Amino acid sequence: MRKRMRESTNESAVTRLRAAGLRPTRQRNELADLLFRDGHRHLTAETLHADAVSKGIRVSLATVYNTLHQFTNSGLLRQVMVDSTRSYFDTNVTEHQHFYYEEDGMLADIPGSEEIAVGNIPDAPEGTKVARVDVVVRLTRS
Amino acid sequence: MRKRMRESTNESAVTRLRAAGLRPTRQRNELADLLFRDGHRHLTAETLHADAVSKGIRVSLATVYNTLHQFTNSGLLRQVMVDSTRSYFDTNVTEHQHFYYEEDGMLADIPGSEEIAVGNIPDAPEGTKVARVDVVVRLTRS
DNA sequence: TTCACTGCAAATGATTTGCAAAGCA
DNA sequence: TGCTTTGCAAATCATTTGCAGTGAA
Repeated sequence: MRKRMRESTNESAVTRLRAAGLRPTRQRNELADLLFRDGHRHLTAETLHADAVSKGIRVSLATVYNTLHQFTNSGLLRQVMVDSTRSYFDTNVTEHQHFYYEEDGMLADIPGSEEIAVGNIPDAPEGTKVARVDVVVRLTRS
Repeated sequence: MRKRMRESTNESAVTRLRAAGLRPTRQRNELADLLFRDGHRHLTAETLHADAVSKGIRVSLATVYNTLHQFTNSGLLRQVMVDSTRSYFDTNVTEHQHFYYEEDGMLADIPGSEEIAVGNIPDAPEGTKVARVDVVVRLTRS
C-alpha cells in the first residue's frame, strides 16, 4: 500500500524557498503553499497552525513559529505590530498600509487606491536609517 | 519619631487623577508624579516599576500594570504598539508620531515640526470609524 | 462601614528552547 | 554521512488574576 501522493509542494513554493535560501523541507513547502498559493493573507502562528492542521498538514506549532520567523527574516513575510498579545504576519511584503479592527483583532490591507499619503518623512537621526514606515488605521465599531 | 514627609503627591497629580475619575491612592499619586512631573516619557511596565522602586516608591509590579491600564483607559496615557514582546506607554496623548529604534527597543517622539504628512485618510469601512492613525518610523543603525 | 485598591503568589498564554529523532543534501 | 530541521515537552517571559488584607470616602 503506497501512500497517496497529494498534489502538494507545488513548484512555486520550492522555488520561492530556494530563492530565499531556505532548504525546502516538507513542512516549509506545505506552509509556503498555504501562505502564498492564494491571495495575500494576514495571520498569526495559531491561525496558520490551525489552518494547516485542518487541511491535514502535519506540523507542530513550534515549527510554525520557527517557519514564520525564517520566512520573515528571508523577506517572504512581514511582521505587523498591532496587538501586544499576538504577532501578526502578512504575506504582502510590498509597501502598503493596514486597517486594524480592534474589536475583532482583524487585520486588512488598505486598498492601494485609498492609501494614506505619507509625505515629508523626517530625516533619520544621526547614525540611523529608516527601515520602514508603518501606518495602521485603527478601527472601532461606529 | 515621625516619618519624614517627602514632598510627594504634588497637587497636580491628585487633580489629574480626580479629573480622570480615578481615586487618588498613594500608589497612583506617586506613579502619576513619576509619569507627568517632568516632560513626556515612553516606558514599559518594567521600566516604570524599576524607576519607582529606585526612587523609594513602594509599589508592586501588578499594581504598576493595573495603573498603566487604568491611566490608559482614562486617557492619561497612550499605548504604543511597536514591539510584540513588550507594551510601551506614552505620556504624550496628543496626536503625534514615533521613531522606534529597533536595535535598542527605544521609542521617541518625532518632533512636531518634522512630522510625516498624513493625508488622504481613507473612509472607514461600513460600520466602523477611525479610532486612530498610528505612524511609526522604524530605525536601524546605518 | 463599605467598596475600591493593593500585593502576593499562582495562573495564563504566547513564544522559545533543549535535545533526541528524522530528513535533506 | 553530516549538518539541518522537526517535534515534543519543558522553560521562559510578559501580563493577568484570585483572594485576603489595606485604605479611601
